[in-house]
Amino acid sequence: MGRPLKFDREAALDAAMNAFWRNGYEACSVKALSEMLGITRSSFYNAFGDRETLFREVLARYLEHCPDHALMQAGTTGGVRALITRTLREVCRIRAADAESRGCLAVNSIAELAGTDGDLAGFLEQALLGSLACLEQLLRHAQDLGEIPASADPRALALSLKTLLMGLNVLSKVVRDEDELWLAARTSLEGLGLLDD
Amino acid sequence: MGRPLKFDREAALDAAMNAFWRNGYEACSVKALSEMLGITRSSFYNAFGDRETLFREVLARYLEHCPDHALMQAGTTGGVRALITRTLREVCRIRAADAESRGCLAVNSIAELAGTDGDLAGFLEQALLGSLACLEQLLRHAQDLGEIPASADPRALALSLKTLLMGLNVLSKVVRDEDELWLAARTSLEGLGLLDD
DNA sequence: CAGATTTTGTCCACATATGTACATAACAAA
DNA sequence: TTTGTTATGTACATATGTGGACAAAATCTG
Repeated sequence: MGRPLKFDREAALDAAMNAFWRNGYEACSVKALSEMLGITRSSFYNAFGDRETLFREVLARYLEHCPDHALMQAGTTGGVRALITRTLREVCRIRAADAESRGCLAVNSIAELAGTDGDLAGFLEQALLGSLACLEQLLRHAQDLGEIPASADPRALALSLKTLLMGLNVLSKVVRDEDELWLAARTSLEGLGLLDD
Repeated sequence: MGRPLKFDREAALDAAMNAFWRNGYEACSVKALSEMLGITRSSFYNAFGDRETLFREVLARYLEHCPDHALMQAGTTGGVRALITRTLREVCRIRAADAESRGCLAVNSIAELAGTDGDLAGFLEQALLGSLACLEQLLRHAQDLGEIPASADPRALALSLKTLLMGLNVLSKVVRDEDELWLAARTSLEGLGLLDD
């Protein structure tokens, strides 16, 4: 009940996501976002609370569609190394295919905001630590399956893999060739014993 | 000749560097920087041209003191792998010791600005590509010295090492423990065959 | 001291930015 | 149609932000 929204909320979230992704969090003012969405600031505050709340919603949305999201899900059909290899391959493909060189919204946001005193900083940091724990769990599972040696350190591998993922996403903003991105990823994965060839 | 500057230009550059480092480029307005430096905007424009010009100056200054700067210099005493290992070790130490979790100014700036249409984007991208070429050269040198196998691909290793460095700098904004950072770095380096133990 | 040079402070004009207040508009249900 | 509910547009108050204009101040040189 009540007066219906004049605009499509889902489409607005996507538009806001693209804006944050392209320009970063601080560079997107409420005024700019509102104009981009074709609504007044009044409607913006009404619909989304404030900029930070919107950003959290947008980020949660992004993480669902992020290419490395597959690594964070519990169920794994097929081997873990195959999953990792496939996912990294996909990251390279998607980042190189992005004509706007936006990289990864989550990584960009951490680089921009982590270490700040705002609330968003803690939120982003927790997200990273969470994904790190997921990776460690995944690698422990791979160890149980005998895919990686029992002597390996899952924590060390998780840290290395996360570092690789983040580095690759930053690199992709400048190195625009998919083959070169994959060369970086493949070489690193192989060194870690996580490549499935 | 002419009226002398009221403030210490070197100290001002350092202060500006810290501001950009902590808060990012866009978050530092000329007004904020001027107040931080204790001068009027008028003096700011007079002394530094504009914000972008100042930032370039600050970035050049930063790159000189950056922990991984050692990898970009031509002359190498001792082995290349030893240099790489020592440098990465130092990156972990310095990033963990930074109470403000600022990470690396150059990496932060690339994450924030690369892909943008501004002039700074191209500047930062060229800096990254330049350091990539330096690394490739260094690794080629290591190959000549027989430190790494002749079968290795210097380009692939350079891409991987740069990815590692950037990923590590991002990671360090959230993972604050030096031992964990080094665990990530050491594991990756070892996999690449670049660790000197 | 007079003239040249450079910095500095102040003022202006205008745009952006945030968040709130409130009347009005649009819809659903009784 | 009346009532309840939510969205919208306008206005307000206040702060921040950019960049230029210009006179006054501080120094060096002749």
